[in-house]
Amino acid sequence: MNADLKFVTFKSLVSLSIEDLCRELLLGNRESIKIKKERVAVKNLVKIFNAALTLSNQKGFAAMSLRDLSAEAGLSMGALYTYFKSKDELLRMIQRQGRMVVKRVLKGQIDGIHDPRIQLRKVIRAHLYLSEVMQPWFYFSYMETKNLGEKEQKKAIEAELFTEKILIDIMKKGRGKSVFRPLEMELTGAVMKAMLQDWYLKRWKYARRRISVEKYAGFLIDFVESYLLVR
Amino acid sequence: MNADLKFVTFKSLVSLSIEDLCRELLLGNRESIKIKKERVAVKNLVKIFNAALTLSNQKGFAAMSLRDLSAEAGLSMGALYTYFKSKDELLRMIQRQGRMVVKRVLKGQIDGIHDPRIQLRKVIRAHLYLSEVMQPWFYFSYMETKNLGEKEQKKAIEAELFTEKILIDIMKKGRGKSVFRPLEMELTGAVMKAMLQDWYLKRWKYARRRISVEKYAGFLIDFVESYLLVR
DNA sequence: GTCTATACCAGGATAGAC
DNA sequence: GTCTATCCTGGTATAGAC
Repeated sequence: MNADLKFVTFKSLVSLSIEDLCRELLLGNRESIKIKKERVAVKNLVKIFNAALTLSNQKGFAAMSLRDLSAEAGLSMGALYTYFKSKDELLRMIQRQGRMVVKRVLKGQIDGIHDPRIQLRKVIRAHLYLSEVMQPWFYFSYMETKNLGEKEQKKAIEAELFTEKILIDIMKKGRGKSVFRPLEMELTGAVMKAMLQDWYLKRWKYARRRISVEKYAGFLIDFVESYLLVR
Repeated sequence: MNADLKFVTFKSLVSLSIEDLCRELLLGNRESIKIKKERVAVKNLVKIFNAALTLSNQKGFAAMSLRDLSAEAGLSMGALYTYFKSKDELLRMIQRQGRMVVKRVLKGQIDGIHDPRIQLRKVIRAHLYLSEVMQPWFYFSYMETKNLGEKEQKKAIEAELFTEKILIDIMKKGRGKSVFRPLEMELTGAVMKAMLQDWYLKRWKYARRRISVEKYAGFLIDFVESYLLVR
């Protein structure tokens, strides 16, 4: 069996600098972003993105004024409005872009693996490592879902269920091969998701206790395997 | 061993109607609430309380205007301000009052029980049932913590750690009696808390899947015991 | 105790100069 | 492309009539 994937390895493999992310965002929103030069646009989008996540995660998106944002990002109010046409649109942009990346990375991690036990471990590690790299986005996404419109809220719910479905499919396969015990797959998937989310929702707690992602990942795998595996 | 505590039984035992809760709140805030007649005050506090939780849980406390609140509660703006002296104070009142109730009930549930395995089951059930009865408050409390001032935020964190401490103490005792395996108690406490919280944070999910509190409680107990118990 | 009317300001959004 | 100046809505909060 392979050695466990290290966090640093994962990080270098997926290469999702916030700059890449913003370039992608720019290409996907060419209509609503008025800036022509890619270099300029990406540079400022990075600033806006980071500032928005920082401020929102401190006091909530609704409580963040665009004047705050303009100060934190180092751009004038006027400049901000060349990158999005309303505060709500900014929210949607951030949410959408992140969801795409997450979906892509998670899928990529389990493709081509067939042993359900290894798959499960891979997914847990991938989810945790990814949420470590993109912690501000994950936290933001979780907390600000209810500020989205109805349509976008549905997308967010789908994204949550998508991760759960990956977990459940693995369990089904493992059940078929008799690697896993007969079990409540829906409930198991749900609580696994909850524990994965806790990593980015309660950062203060794990930081205070000096628990690393790798440690948490190892623990979580033990924890769920002690329930899942045939004894 | 006793039969498992039923949700309806729990509900009738703890008797925490929203009215009781508001009366308690009134007595604890006699300075800032200007209304003299208890009956009137309690009646209106209930309306304000419910309206605030409903609206906040839909779109966030910051996004809820006091005009919205006044409409939903059926009181004028002026009337509202006889019950609290700023929007922030309303937030603090709601948070504080709930925390007191939660602490009291959880403590009451494990007093006088000595078998750690039974204690653990009791606490899990009590936490889930309590968060079922007071779901709007629990959700609100979780989501709006970051809108509190520094001092109140600390209190909220203490409250989270208080629940965890109960869990960890039970594990320690169980470890001493060799009922439980040697294990990572801090991490185990943390993820148990996460799974307990998921019940009120993802209500839509469990409602959609028609999973009752009792079912969830039973599952959770199995799940954690399969990790904790000596085989 | 409760309401209406109003003060006052902060917020989102834009026009037009540079 | 970016900034400053400004518009105007809608927010919190209160004064004073009933």
